[in-house]
Amino acid sequence: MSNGRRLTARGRERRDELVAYATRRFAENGFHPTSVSDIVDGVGVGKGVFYWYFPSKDDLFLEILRDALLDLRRCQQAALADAEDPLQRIELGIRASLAWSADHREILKLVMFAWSEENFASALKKGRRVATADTARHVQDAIDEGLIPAGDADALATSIRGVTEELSRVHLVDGDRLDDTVVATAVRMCLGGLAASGADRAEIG
Amino acid sequence: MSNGRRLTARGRERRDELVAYATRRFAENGFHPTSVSDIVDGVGVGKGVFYWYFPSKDDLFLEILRDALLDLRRCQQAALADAEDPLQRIELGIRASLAWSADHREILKLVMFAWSEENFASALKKGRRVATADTARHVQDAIDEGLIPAGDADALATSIRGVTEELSRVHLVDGDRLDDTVVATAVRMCLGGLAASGADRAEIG
DNA sequence: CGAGCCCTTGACCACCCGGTCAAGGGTTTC
DNA sequence: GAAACCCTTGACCGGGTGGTCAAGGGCTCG
Repeated sequence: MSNGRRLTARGRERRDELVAYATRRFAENGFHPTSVSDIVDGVGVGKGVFYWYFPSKDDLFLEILRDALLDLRRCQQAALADAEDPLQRIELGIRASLAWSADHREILKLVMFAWSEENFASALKKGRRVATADTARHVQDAIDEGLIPAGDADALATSIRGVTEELSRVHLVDGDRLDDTVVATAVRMCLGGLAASGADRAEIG
Repeated sequence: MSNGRRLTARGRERRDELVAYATRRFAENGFHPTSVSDIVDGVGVGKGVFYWYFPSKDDLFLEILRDALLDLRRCQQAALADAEDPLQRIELGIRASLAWSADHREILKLVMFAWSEENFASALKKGRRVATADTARHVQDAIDEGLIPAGDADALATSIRGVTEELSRVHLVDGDRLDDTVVATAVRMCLGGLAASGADRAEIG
């Protein structure tokens, strides 16, 4: 149980070491194919060490997941703290998300996996609700200030996440760079989509 | 080995039954937590039946995945066959994707999982390259015809898929409906994003 | 110095997994 | 009718799984 236990400096180091190695292996190999024995062998310790720091393999995974979502959110909020214009905040949020993903590419795969099993997916859903609400607030602000046409702020926020995450996935999962073109495309799609009214497509048909 | 084997009508039925049941269980429970025994027990047959029709559990999963990607593509192409305007084709493709996802919600989870393990992910990547190319061609057409500003057609196509998939995920995985508002939002974001030039955000800052 | 706690070890456990296979029932075919 | 093939059964296998635990090392205090 990692809950109430007091850790020495050495203990904290060992724990971090396990988290880091497990994260890497989970991302490379998948969660289930990576056994607890793989992890402790990789770190070079006995199996009991794992269960000294974590109640179970599932709990470790949940911890990795929750910490990641938390850290991403912190980065986003820090990035847009100074901007006052809602659309500028959205753009800064997008850029922060992409930068964070580039620095934590392993996490992308873990998140994909987490969707596929209920006990992990529920943690994700909670995180997503929060993230969507964050963005949706700025979208609604932009609507209220007359900067963009009205619309479903939640669905718009979800779309924005869809763009940033899919671009991250495609360009980062295989080790590619996330170059400026891609970032510019993300911004173009999101801000352009927000700026459009649903009626625009009447022009097309 | 399902390869060269000749199946009677009864055989084909049994095989389909296994595929259908396995798909459902994989989506509900996850791939690894669903054992071959679970599947054959659920269908009410002996274990040997499974290995009569499929060489392995992994192969079954790959088959489900590939068939799904193929079917989705067929639906998309059928949907946009009549339209000539590139942007109209894109819109029809988006609507077809959303409709297909609504009719195959289990697949969404399987795809998420598939990303997390290399042997499955590689099948996905191949499918995605094709899907991206399909969309990117219409995007490029629209650029060439002067309907939208220039840009990275591949990244734009990827963004479109990001929007449609994320909206599908959020609104379908938990059994919600995919109502018209959401579809309209998807179309607004995608066509609006395409219509925007990257320079638009200069207005904002 | 010794008490007490943090940390580590690795053999061990019960369980279940994917996959095999010899045997036999049903259908089809000639 | 019988040969040939499709399909089904379920006991069985080797091996790996997540998790436990008694035992002990070593650091940190009083």
